[in-house]
Amino acid sequence: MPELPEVEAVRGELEPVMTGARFVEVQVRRPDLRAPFPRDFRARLIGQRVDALTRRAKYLLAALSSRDTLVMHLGMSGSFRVDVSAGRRPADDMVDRHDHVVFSMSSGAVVTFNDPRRFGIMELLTPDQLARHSVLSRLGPEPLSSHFNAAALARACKGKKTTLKAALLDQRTVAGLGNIYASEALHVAGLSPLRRASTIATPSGAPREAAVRLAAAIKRVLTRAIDRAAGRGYRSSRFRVYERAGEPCPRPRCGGTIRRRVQLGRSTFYCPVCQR
DNA sequence: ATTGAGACCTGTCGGC
DNA sequence: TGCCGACAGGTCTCAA
Repeated sequence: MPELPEVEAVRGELEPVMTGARFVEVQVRRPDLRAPFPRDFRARLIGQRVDALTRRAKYLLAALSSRDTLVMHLGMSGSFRVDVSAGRRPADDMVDRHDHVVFSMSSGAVVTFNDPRRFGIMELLTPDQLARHSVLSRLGPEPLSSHFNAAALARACKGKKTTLKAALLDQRTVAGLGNIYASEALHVAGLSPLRRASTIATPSGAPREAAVRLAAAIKRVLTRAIDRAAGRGYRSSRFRVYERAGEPCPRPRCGGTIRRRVQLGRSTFYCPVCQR
């Protein structure tokens, strides 16, 4: 389910019931998500207040009054459910077999993490662990921040022998793009996903025109997706090229046909006519 | 250091 | 109906 826009929508739903509230009860129903839970997970959460709920790339970060940070990732199939009138404990018939973690907050809300494939992650980090985190500390810029622009993108792609698609999926290049929005952004920018990443930069790492277009396309695609994801369900809207193999290219007067091919074991959708 | 392949796990969908 | 393979919005590890 979740790339940056969807994770941002989840943040928006959790924020009002979690920020300022304390963990009253924490139930770990299955401790074997992608990374094992720390032994003292429950003890370190109960009684703590959530000072802020933020997002970094596809991670949700709950800053706690203890100075620890609760890090949450939805993986491929993770989601949160918020029950405001559920009382202290959810009724048995409200529990799904993939409900792995249940937070009862002092706001009265019960927040349940559900994840069929269990690719999701929950970890509790000290300030030191957070600062040195092998993934979090190496993430690229937030695509919608001023730190991300054509210059930053070109610098990150300089010398890269991989394809543009692979470079965009690499969270060190830019943080938060996934398989759908990488394809979408490349189509908006008119750039082939098969093109060498290094070709959008000069040898010294300065942005070429393609980098300018790609950076702008990424911002545009994500901004629009956030606006839509905030409203209704994630999958409600369809996309320009994603899952549209065989359909005509949506670019006016292009006339191409959208193609699907596999890169890095994942589907890429693109128009071979207007994406060069 | 970079890169691609395979692994992780469960569910769904289409074809036979 | 049942079985089987392909595929799914993400990382992580490993070997070249």
